[in-house]
Amino acid sequence: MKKRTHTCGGLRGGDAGSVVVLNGWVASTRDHGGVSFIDLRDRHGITQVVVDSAAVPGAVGLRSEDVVCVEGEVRLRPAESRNPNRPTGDVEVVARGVTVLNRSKTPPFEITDKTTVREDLRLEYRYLDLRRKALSDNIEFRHRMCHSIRNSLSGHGFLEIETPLLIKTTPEGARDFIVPSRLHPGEVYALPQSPQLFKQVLMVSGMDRYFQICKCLRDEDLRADRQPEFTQIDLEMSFVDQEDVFFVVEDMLKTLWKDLTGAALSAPFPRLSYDECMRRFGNDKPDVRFGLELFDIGDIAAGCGFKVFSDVAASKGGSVKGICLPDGAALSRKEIDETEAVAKTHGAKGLAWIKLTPDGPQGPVAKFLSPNDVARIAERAGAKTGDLLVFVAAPFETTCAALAQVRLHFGRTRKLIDTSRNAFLWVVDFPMFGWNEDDKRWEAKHHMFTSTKGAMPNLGDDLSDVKANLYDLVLNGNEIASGSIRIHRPEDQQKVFDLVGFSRAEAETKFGWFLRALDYGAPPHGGIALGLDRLVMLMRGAESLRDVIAFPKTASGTCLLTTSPSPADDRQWADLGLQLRPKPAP
RNA sequence: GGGGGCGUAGCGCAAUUGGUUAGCGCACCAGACUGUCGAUCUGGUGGUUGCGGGUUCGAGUCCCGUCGCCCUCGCCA
Repeated sequence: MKKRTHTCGGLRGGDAGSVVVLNGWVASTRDHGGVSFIDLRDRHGITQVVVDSAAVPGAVGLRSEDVVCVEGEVRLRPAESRNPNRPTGDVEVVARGVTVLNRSKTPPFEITDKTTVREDLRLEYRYLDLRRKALSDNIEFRHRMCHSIRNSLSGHGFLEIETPLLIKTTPEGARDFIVPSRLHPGEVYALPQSPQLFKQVLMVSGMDRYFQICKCLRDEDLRADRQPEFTQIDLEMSFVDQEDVFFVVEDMLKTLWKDLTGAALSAPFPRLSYDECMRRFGNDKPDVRFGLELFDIGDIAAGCGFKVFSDVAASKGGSVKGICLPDGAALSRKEIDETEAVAKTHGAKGLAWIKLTPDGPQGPVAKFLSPNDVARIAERAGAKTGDLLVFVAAPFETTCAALAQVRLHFGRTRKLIDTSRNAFLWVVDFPMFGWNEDDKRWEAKHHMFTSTKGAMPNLGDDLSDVKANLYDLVLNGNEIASGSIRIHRPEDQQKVFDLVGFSRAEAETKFGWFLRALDYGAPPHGGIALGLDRLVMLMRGAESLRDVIAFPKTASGTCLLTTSPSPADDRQWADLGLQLRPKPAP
């Protein structure tokens, strides 16, 4: 094999006259009898090779995806046959010799930029799919992101430190992937949901600033934006407060955008409290590239003649909120029904609506409301004639969730979103605790190692107003990072365990090793983790995580390339001291 | 665990109310052609309609079950 002197994307007009060697895959052939053309492809591009069929017999019978070596002279193409759609379109390589390095079977699908092939087939033949430029460009982009991130964090004094994959299983949070131990039958390792405790221990070790681009694994159901194994940019810093973490992340992202897109991000990013997010947008990861903010009409609803509103307004925890869609009175009944379906999917029993027409308010709800109530609602909504008002009356969380989705639905379908913007937003002052209705107890909303703002509450207190030093970074309505300032004093950590009903005995069994570390001079510390896959997806405008991961899993957690998971054989079970339970009878 | 969508040739799709031998484009095979670049032209091969069962004189089409893929709710500290 002659080694390549250039890639298939590298030759330009200035190379005319030089003799080169190219190695690559046959993308296509066009045989004209006496002369034929070969498009030779590698990751870098496509270069046209011209073959005089009589003089260069090696090129006869080449088929798509054959791997070949071409030696020849670079020549400027005749002016009328240049291809302006390709960077290499001004030149061609006149073949002197063509060697087949390896033949290819006819591939199950064509390797083209615009693919319409079923995704499961592409996943089964992922190595062929990855030859497509759209996909290989994503993978290259991801590499350059990691490079930029490493440079940036290294410049801020961070050390990249690996943490173990086989770790101790942790209670709460996502379901752990479990790895049975052969040397200790009946005992298991867990795969990390994140390196959380290890990075905190690294702070106790005095490592000062740690980061890692690491795999995290969670045994939960998948989505287009959720894989069972995913990658985080994980970092932790000592002797810092929230602002120090924000500064590092903002600077890292500014560098990232500059390196990869050339765009200048403006920082610091805006900050919004969790409470304000919920009030104005209905969720804690708002897309702030458009308006349509929620308004509250609980007071008006309480005294109105519409029982659905007044009953909810009078109930404990009930909330009546609305959104005003400018010029929405023109919406068809079908469009409104589709909007209601969105609200129902997210828990609302229905979607009340009023069209403000020149002939007065219209809609099934309008007749239950007095003209005065409608006027007060319209004023609060900032609505004018021609607008559409929609309302949800439900428990606060449901109202927020449903209207947040309705807002997004309107944003997308009415094309209200300025997609040229990068709307970063820090969401701060999250609640520390949430009430778990199933288990009838308080639990940590993020994790139990997050510090609270102000003094620790006492056992038996209402914990719903306790705020945490907990923050998320949101980009265009997507949560891309989450972190906190941690607890560093063992007595505070014990207090949190007590508050969430985590017994001393259990705390000792599960976290004793970590609590002991806090006993030996743990510095104040905090950190954050960014979802790398989601960040790549957003920066590339990809629709699925699968388009930015080389070897992704399907929605049911399988790998179609390798056909995993697959049954373990008897010997493997025996080594582990395990046996399968019989399937329960149907 | 729930809801929705899809599954027909290697790939992408079509097939009227349940009715003739399941078609079309690309790919593939053979041939022609010295300037193509989604080459073109001529001819050709290729089907367990995901799988199993049922209804029917007759099923790609209707019914039941099952498998796979995609989206989604729950879930994901």
